[in-house]
Amino acid sequence: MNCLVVLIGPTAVGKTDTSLAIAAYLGCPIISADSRQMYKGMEIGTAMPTKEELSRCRHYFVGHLVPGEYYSAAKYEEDVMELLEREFPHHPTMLMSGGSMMYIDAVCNGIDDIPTVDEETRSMILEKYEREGLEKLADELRILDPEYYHEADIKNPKRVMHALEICYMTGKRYSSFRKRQKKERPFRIIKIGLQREREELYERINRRVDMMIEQGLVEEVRRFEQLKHHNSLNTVGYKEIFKYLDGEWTLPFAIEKIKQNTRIYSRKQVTWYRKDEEITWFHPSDIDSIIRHIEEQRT
RNA sequence: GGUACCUUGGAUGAGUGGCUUAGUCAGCGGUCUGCAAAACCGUGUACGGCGGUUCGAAUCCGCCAGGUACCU
Repeated sequence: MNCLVVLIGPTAVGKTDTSLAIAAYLGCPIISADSRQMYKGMEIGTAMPTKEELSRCRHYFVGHLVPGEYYSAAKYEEDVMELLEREFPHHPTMLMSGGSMMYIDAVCNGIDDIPTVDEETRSMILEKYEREGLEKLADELRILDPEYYHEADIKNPKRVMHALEICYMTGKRYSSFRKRQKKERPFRIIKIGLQREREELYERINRRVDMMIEQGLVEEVRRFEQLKHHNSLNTVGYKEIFKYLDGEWTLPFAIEKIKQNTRIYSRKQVTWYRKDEEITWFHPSDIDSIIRHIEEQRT
C-alpha cells in the first residue's frame, strides 16, 4: 500500500533538516505543507529552505504562489491529492512536511466540498461587516442558517462572514455543505511529530529571528509594502516589520514582537497537535528512531 | 537639607472611602472545514511597609522606605 509520511511540529523545531534526512532515505520528493512558504519572495521571513536545501531533493509547494494570490486548505487538498496520484507510481512512500495545521488536516482527513467564494460576495460581506458590525451579521446568520448559528463561534468575524458568504452565494444553508465527514484515503498515513522542550524551542526561535534580521528581513519586507493588506502578508515577521517601516515601532521592539509572536504561534501549533492521537512523537535529533518507525509502519 | 509629586497583579494602566471584578498586553489553557503564521474564546483578586481615623481604606491622616522633579 502506498504511504504518506507526514512530518509535523511547531515552527523552528527542525522540520526542514529532518525532512531532508527522511527524503534522502526514502528517495522521494518533499511536499511542503506550509501556507506561507508557498509565496515567492518570502524566503527569509518564512524560514524557507535555502537554495542548497531545495536542490537536494524535489520540493513541491514552495514559492509557487505570488504574494497576495488566493489559496486555501481546500485547494491544497486538491493539489496534493492530484500530485500524490502522479507520484505514487514512482515513489510508493511520499513525504509531507510542514506546520500549517489545517492544510495537513485537509490532506489527512479531507475537507468538505464547499464552493469557493467569489470576489463580489466576499467584498460585499466584508463591507456589510464593516458597516453593520458583527452582531448584525450574526443575527442574519441565525435566520439564514440556525443550525450553524448554534454551533458556530459567533464572536469570530471570520467564521460568521464565511458562513454568510456561502449562504448568500449559493442560496443554501452553510451547514448543508458542512458534512464534516472524514474522507478515507487510498494510502496509509504515518504521522510523525517533532518536539523539543519548550525552553529549547524558544531559544531556537529567538536565534532564528536574529538570524532573519541579519539576513535582511527588513529589506525583504520592504519589497511587499504595497501588498501588506493581503492576508499572506499578515504573517509573523512581516506584520511587525511593517509597523517598524511605518515608524510606529522601533526596530528592536519589532524584533522582540516577532520573537514573541513566533512563540505564540508555536504554542498554538502544539495545542492543535496535542489532541491528535495518531501522531508518534520524536526528538528531531533521533533520526534513527524516526526511520525505524517509518519502516515498521509502512509495509 | 527643603518643597512638591509619585509608589496598584509579570508589564502597562484606570480607579480618590463601601457598588466584594477595571481594561490592555504578556503568560498559561483552549477552539478550529477555505486567505489559518489568520481569527476567536477562557483564565489573573494586585494595591510599597508599619501604624492610625472609620462600621468600612488601594482610596483619608502620620511615620518609614524607594523613586521623580525643582529649590538651597
